[in-house]
Parts: sequence; C-alpha cells; structure tokens
Amino acid sequence: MKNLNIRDIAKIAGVGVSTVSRVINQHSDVKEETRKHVLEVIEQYNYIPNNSARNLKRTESNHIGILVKGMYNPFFARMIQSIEKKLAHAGYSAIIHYNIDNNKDVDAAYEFIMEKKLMGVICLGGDFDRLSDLEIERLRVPFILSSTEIPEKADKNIFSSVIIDNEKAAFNAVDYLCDIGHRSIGIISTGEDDKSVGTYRTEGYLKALNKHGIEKKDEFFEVGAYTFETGYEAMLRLLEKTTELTAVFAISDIMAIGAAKAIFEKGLKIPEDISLMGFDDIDYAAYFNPTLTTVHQPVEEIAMMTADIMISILDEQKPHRHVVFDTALIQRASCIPL
Amino acid sequence: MKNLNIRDIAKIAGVGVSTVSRVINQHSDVKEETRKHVLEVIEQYNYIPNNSARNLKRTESNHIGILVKGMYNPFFARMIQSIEKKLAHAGYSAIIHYNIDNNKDVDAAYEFIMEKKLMGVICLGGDFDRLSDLEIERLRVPFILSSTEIPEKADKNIFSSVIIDNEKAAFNAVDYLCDIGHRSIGIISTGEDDKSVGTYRTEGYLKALNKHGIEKKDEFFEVGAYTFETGYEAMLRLLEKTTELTAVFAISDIMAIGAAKAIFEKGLKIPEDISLMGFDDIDYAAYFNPTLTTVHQPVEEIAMMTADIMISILDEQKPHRHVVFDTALIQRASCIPL
DNA sequence: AACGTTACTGGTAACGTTTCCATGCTAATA
DNA sequence: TATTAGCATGGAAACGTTACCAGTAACGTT
Repeated sequence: MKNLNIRDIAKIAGVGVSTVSRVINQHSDVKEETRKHVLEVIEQYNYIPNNSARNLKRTESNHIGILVKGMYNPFFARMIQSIEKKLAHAGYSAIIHYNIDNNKDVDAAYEFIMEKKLMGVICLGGDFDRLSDLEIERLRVPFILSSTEIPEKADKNIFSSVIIDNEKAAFNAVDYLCDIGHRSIGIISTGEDDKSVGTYRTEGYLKALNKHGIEKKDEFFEVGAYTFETGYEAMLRLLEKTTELTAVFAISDIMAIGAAKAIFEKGLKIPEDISLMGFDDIDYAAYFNPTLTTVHQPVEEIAMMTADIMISILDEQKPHRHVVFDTALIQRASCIPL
Repeated sequence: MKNLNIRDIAKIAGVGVSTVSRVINQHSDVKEETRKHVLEVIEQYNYIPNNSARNLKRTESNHIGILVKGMYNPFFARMIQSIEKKLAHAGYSAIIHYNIDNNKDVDAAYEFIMEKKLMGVICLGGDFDRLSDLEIERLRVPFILSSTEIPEKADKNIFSSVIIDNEKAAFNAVDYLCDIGHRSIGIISTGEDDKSVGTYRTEGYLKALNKHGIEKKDEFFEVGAYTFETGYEAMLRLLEKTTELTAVFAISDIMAIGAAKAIFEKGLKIPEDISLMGFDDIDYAAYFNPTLTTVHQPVEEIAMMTADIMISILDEQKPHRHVVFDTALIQRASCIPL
C-alpha cells in the first residue's frame, strides 16, 4: 500500500490534479462544493502532500533556519523552544544548527540556506559586527538577529533585530552595585575577539564606574565563555589576583553561578563577603542559593517577537523591524549593601 | 544570476549529468580524473545540489526527527545538541519538535514523519508504555527510544533503545541514603498517569526502603513535573505534611533544586537538616550550593549512542539495538550521614 | 579474429508537486 | 441574440535530481 499522491486523490475525487492542488493551497478560486468534496477525500485517505515536491516546485521550503552560537546556554535553549513552537503554529518548521563557527557566520548561514532552501534565518547570539550589507543581501531571505548586538553601519532595512540595550542594562546593574556602596567591583566578561553583547555589557560596567568616580582596575577584569566552567575559572583567577573585591558582575547567569562555586571554595560567603550580580535571569537564577540578583531579559517576549517578525515578513511581506526590549534589575539575595 | 543546477555544471564540466550526480553522491565508478575535474567546477561555481529535488527523487529526505517530551529540561537540551552535532556530521539534519502531546505520541510522530519524509525518529523522554508493535511498524522508519522506559511487550526487533536502568539507579540512590542512616526519606516523583521513568524510579525507592525494613508512608510521597517550580511546590507540600523527613529523593535534579528552595525558605539547612538527592547529574548539580549529590547519567554517551544507532541503521542497514548505560552515584555535599 | 569483461559515461524517464494556459460554462451586457 | 466577462476546471510543462539502461572504449582471453 504505497503512498497516495495528488494524482490518486484527483482520480478518486473525480477532479483534476490542479483542483486538488488548489484546494491544498487554499486558493480562493474553487467552488465551495468541490472544495469540500476534495477535502473529504483527502481526509478519508489520509493523504499528506509530499513536502519535497512542493518545495522543489516552489523552489522554496517551509523551513526556517535557526543558527545558535552558545552551546549550552539555557537562555538560548529556552528561546529556541518558544520560537519553534510559534513557527510550527504558523506552518513553518525550524531547522536548528548549533555551534556555528563565529569566524564565518555568514558563510555558514549562506551554505545552510542554499542547501536547505530555507525561507528565513534567525541568528541567536553570536558576533555580527563585521557583517556587511552585501553579505546580508546575498542571503536573499529574511534575516533576523536576536539576542545579540547589531552591526552599527548596516542598512536597517535589510534585516530585523530583537535585542535589549546591553550597555544600559549592564550600566544599571553596576550603578546599583555602586549605589549600595560597592567600589571594588570585579567583572567576568568575554574576550576581545568576541565583539558581541559582552563588549557592550563591559562598556556599561565601565560607564557606571565612571559615573561614580571609580577608577577601572585591570586586575578586576576577567573573561569567560558563557559556561559554568569558564565562569568558575575566571573567578578563581580574580580571587588570585586581588582580595579587594566586594562585588562581582558576571555578564551571564551561567558564569555567575560558576563564579559562585569558586567563591565558596575559597571559604567566602555570598553575599556577606562578596556580592554577586548575574545577567539574563534564567530560571535557575531564582532557585540558586543564594537567589541570584540579576538583569532580567524577557526571554519569552523576545522569542515571540522574533518568530512574529519572521512570520509577518514571510506571510504578509511586512518590512523589517527593529525592536528593543526593556530589561529589569531583579533584586534577590546575592547582592547586599556594603 | 540564477542558481546553477546539475545540468549547468555538467555542461560546464563537459560531462553528462549522471556523471556529475555520481560525483556528488560519491559513487565509486567514476574515473579519478573526471571526478576531480567535476569537483573543481562544482567548487568554482559554488554549486550546491538542491535538497528538495534529491529528496523527491529518493523519495526520502536526509532529515531525522527528534521528538522531545520535557520542555525545559537541560538534560534534554544537552542531549539534543550532541545528537544534532553527530547527525550533522554524518550528513543528516535534525528537525526538532518539542512538546509532543503525550496522549497521541505516535500519531504526532506519524504525521511528522509523513509530512517531512523523515528518515528516522528519535524520541527523547516521554511515555511509551501503551505503544504497540503495530503502531511502530506503521511508522516504517527506524525508531529509537532514548532516555525513557521501553514498552515491555513490544517486539525488540522493530525499534532501538538507549536507556539506563532507572529502577536500579534509584534503588542505589535510596539504598545509599538508608546506609548512611536515613529512615524518613521523602520522594518527589511524577504522577501515575505518566508511566515513564518516574514510575520506575519510584519503584527503586520502594525496593530500597523495603530492603532496609522501612515502611513506606504516603505522606512522604509527592509529585512534580520535571520543573523547578513543581519541585518547589511538591517540597512545600511535603514540608506541610510532615516534619519527620531527614532526607528527600527527587527523581530529577531540576526538581531537587526546586525542592531546595522550599527547604531554604522554611529556614532549614541542606544537608544539616535535610539531605537532598537528585537524579540526572545535569551541569547545575555540580554548581549548586550545596553541590548536589545525585545519580549520574552519562548524557554524552547516551546521546552519541543514540545518534550512532540511527546512523548505523540508516547507512549500514544494521539491526536494531538496545543498550543500557550504567549510572553512578555522585556523592557531593547535599547528603550527609544522620 | 572474435569474443567477453571491465570501467566509464551519457541519455532519459521518473519522483509529486505547482502554475500557466486553454477550455467550457454561466451570467451579464449591449 | 450575439458578445463579453468571469468563474471553475483540467491538461501538461516545468522544478532539479537520481537511477536505470544502453553504449563505448580498452583490454585480456580463447
């Protein structure tokens, strides 16, 4: 009992194949009566159109690519799930590709698109500073940057973005730390080579220090790579270099939690000895011990908006959009006044 | 500058289309010289074969479906990433579908398969107790159950599985708790309706109690749904019902961490007042405070094996396999002798 | 010298759709 | 009544590949 194809259905329904095709694709020019009848036959025989054939003919698929930078970050895991759900609801399916090599983001994306005949591409995280308009246009499909920083000089009409103001958010976080009396504030950020959110969060940290007349010290600065492990190691190095720290700002919750382990291992207490500030507000933050003071990113909203934009561009030819979400400082137990 | 197709390449290279096709598909019957030349042309013109067309012709795709039950569990997030990586390496791409409705697992899988012309399906977690041979065979593609319990009466030749011995693992965990003196041990498990790993872990808990001559108490039993939140709530209820508990076994780390929050909120200490045992050994566990004693599942190995089996069935027509991985009790700081 | 064998290679019919074009029909207009 | 317009429909040519079949050349075998 091989699979039925559109021709079989047409024969059974006593109509032409084009009519069946029109019914499937919800074209308006089919008589209601025929339409119903065809639909019945389709239902009864459990016919499912062959996606490959459709995609071939249309020279496009109903697939949307999601390129993810960070591998083990629950922040992205959460986003992906929400995006996938919304996309699926709109009839698209997500093809996810983890661990895109940063050095050739666009090349990778390009090949990915060509090979899969993707309808659009969503990039989560990553570093797109050097991304040129030419490269974006070469993709020829809607391109959305989400939860990352956008290339400044790029033409905003050719891509969408859903982001937060990383610098401001980090500024607020560190400003708060200063306000409650901290003057020796360490930071666990990301490396120079990664001109992404980390750079801007670091910038915010610097500006806050500056506002409060605090001089920046190099030994208060360490880098990690968005994992527990690297956060832990960075903190270890920090603790090695100085004993002055009364607070530490980690630019991601994951790294903050890694850092906490190092702090505990040194026999220090959070927040009594060192206040700890995270960034992201992943689920875990509220359940960590002590509960983690952090910068809340509206993950769900960001995810929904990202999917929304993609769908509106694809289905309604809407133009590209750029939305910036607000963050909020969530005060929990890991930071206390000095 | 439209995209080139195989015919264009053939013309440019001065060979027949079938030769180009053979080169692309790595058939051995092409002269090394021609082969190289064709490859050069392909490279030079940046030709990428159209996936839809290939899939259409082959009446199959190179897509493998991954159906995931638990939505926000980092355990699965980790697995998915590893599986995707390995699959990609073997030339397959993963299409992920989260949040499959449990009541109609197979129907969903079936439609998913038909629509996407999937080559195989991997199910992560979920409840397949009622899954019949007939339903599996209806799928007609390799089917792998990973990190779940397998239907007992099913014909093992028609599907693969990569699992752990949940009952034994839980038994060992609770046996250990008893060994170090605990006799009032609570459990946070999953509901009756979910005849999945939870059921077996509960069974292990019961057997361990039994071995030590401890009577099971209903008020020591609560259920959650693999989230921080439900773990937290379950623990709250437990604490409401009894004050006898000296230890709690949560059947997932996520729930254990949720439970910890409830314990802390009641002003109790871990492990001084209550010992806490988790299950899974997700990354968080080692970074939690106190570090979480838990049952280690070899995620990476499970993921690799799962992908391996799929690839070996697809590429080499190997038969179905059933592998059971060992777990290990990881003693950390959250459990102490009474 | 005739033959079979081996190693390559090219032509072409599918695969299951969608879409353009053509056609027949009905209703509206002149 | 003749003409047009619009609606519903069917036929068939693509879309870009793969795989079967056939064909050629080179070579060794009888």
